[in-house]
Amino acid sequence: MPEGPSILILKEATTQFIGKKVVKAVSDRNPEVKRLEGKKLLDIKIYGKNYFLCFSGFYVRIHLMLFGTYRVNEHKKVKPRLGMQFAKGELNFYTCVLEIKEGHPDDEYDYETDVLSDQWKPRKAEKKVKEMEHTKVCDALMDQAVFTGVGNIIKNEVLFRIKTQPETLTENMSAAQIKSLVKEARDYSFDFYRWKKAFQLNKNLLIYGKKICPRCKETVMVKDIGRNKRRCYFCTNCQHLFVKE
DNA sequence: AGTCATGTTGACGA
DNA sequence: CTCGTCAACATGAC
Repeated sequence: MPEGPSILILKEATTQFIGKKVVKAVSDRNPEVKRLEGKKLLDIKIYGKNYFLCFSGFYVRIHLMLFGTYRVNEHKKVKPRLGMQFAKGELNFYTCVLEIKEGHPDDEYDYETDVLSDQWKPRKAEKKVKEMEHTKVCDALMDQAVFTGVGNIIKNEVLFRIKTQPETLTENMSAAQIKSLVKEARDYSFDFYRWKKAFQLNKNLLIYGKKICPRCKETVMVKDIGRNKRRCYFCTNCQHLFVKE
């Protein structure tokens, strides 16, 4: 379900509940959600793949991880991780990380690292990438402290767009290459968002999950690479492996 | 039916 | 103590 753009879509689907009072709250696991009952939902914020329900003095952090799902104004048969009833409508989250924290997300999260935020600071990301040592570019892109919201699909597509192989070390990339890496991380995330919203993401994928390179028709390389051994799809013909000479 | 996947954390051992 | 590795979580598409 979730890379940053999918969470933005989730946010848009749920802003209808902002300003509404939670009439009833249930959880299959965390009885603390009772605290929401009778409280007004003040705001909804997102940070990368994190989704926040803001109340007075505290907030709920939801992370869908790999298998998380949600339903707006409908529900599944199973008890939700967080289910909220409003006077009109309901909002349910399943198999997600649920955390209730004191304060406000703005005090804890720096939106300047969120590739989809209007506070995104590309210079900051460039600087962080340049400071990395012994880091493959595939790991750099997945670093949530640098490219908050980027996930495995975006990673693969961005690397295809900038014609760079995932195992390229960031220290072997020029300033111009790092600049385009940062630019595409954001630009592609917005493309992802538009396509996903129009249910056209799959047909717009160029390299992720592909067997043949759409550009040169060579066989796509599939390899589990990097610190987290995440799947990389790339074309050794169209994407360059930058190495120190 | 079995495999795999858009993700992250924490335990464990070297 | 730090680093790297791996299990754990848990659902649905193919």
